[in-house]
Amino acid sequence: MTRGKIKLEYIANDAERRASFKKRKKGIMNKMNELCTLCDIQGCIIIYGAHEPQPTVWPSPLDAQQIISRFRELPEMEQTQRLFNQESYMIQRVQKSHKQAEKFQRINRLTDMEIQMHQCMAGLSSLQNAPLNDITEMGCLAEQNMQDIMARMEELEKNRATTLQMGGTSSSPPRDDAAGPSFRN
Amino acid sequence: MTRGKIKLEYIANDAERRASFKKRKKGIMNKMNELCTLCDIQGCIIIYGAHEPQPTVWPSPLDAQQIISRFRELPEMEQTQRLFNQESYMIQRVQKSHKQAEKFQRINRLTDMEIQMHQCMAGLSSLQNAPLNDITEMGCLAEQNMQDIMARMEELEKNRATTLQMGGTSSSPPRDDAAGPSFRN
DNA sequence: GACTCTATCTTTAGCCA
DNA sequence: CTGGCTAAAGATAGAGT
Repeated sequence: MTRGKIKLEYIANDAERRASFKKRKKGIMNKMNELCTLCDIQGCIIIYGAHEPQPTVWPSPLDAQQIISRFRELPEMEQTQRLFNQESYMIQRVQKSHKQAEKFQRINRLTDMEIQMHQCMAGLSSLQNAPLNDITEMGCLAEQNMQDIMARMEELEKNRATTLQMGGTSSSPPRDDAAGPSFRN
Repeated sequence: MTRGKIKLEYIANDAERRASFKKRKKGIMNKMNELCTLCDIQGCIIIYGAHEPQPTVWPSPLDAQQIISRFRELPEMEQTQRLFNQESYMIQRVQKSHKQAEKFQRINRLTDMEIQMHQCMAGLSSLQNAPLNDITEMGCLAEQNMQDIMARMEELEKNRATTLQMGGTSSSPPRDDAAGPSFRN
């Protein structure tokens, strides 16, 4: 009958909804494939069907992971802003963690380390997604940050050792930059 | 002219490609919106435009994060498999990199570091997405890996210093496990 | 470039085997 | 359910502004 048009609202009928879902999911995946082929861009789709145990993922779970990593570690221009936000979030988390932390000093070190990792990954995010040929250039750009981060790593490691020995005197004065090395714009 | 149909291949013309990208991105987002409305399912899209600093995300970066978390918390078997694949990919990349690497030793160190970061992040991924209350448990689970990774970090750092001084004798014998600590299943 | 305007192609609701 | 069909609705390539 009225073939083609439907109202944009939840399809109550179960069979009908399933059928529509299947067709449209296929349609979207196809569109995404076209988009990525035509424009050579990165993108991914994750769709959880109502009764499907596993999500449908495009282009593949593995590739999606990569793209998601990039998403989580945040792109360039606004990276400073967003990094800052993410740092704030992480710092908040650490502080919160420290509140209940007398019991969990080892956990706190893990969380600190987590921040270092985040910063490092953010600095490397461009590297990750770059073709190998571009690594040369980007590596040079990143190396400065790398050294900063390695320095911080050493410091953290020292603190770790010191704390474990419970004899910490003053081997490594804390930097005023509490968030660790930041990526300046 | 032939309005409407095109070949499914990369659009060389820049302006044309940009225009197409914009239209199609909008189209996909709309489709996804319809799908989720009609069938009441969860899904997300992340699209990185070639020249756009920020990805376009549906339904929103925040919601996407949640869906991604769910994606990352897939059943153990799958996750292990996936993790393993990602490691393989990274290892391949490093080997490739080393082939053309006499010139780029410093770059290679960066790439090695990249793997450490990846593995560390992978090991911590559950931590990242877990509510604070869960950190205790997961921290304990992760700590074993953490120590492995820290050891590798130290080793890498030693190598770095040694190489920079150009006086490397044999301070740290390389491990036969070239990929560093792996996450066993 | 970005927007608008169609002709044309693609998707898909509804139906049926 | 799975797959095919067809016509209406929707998406969009190309051209004009």
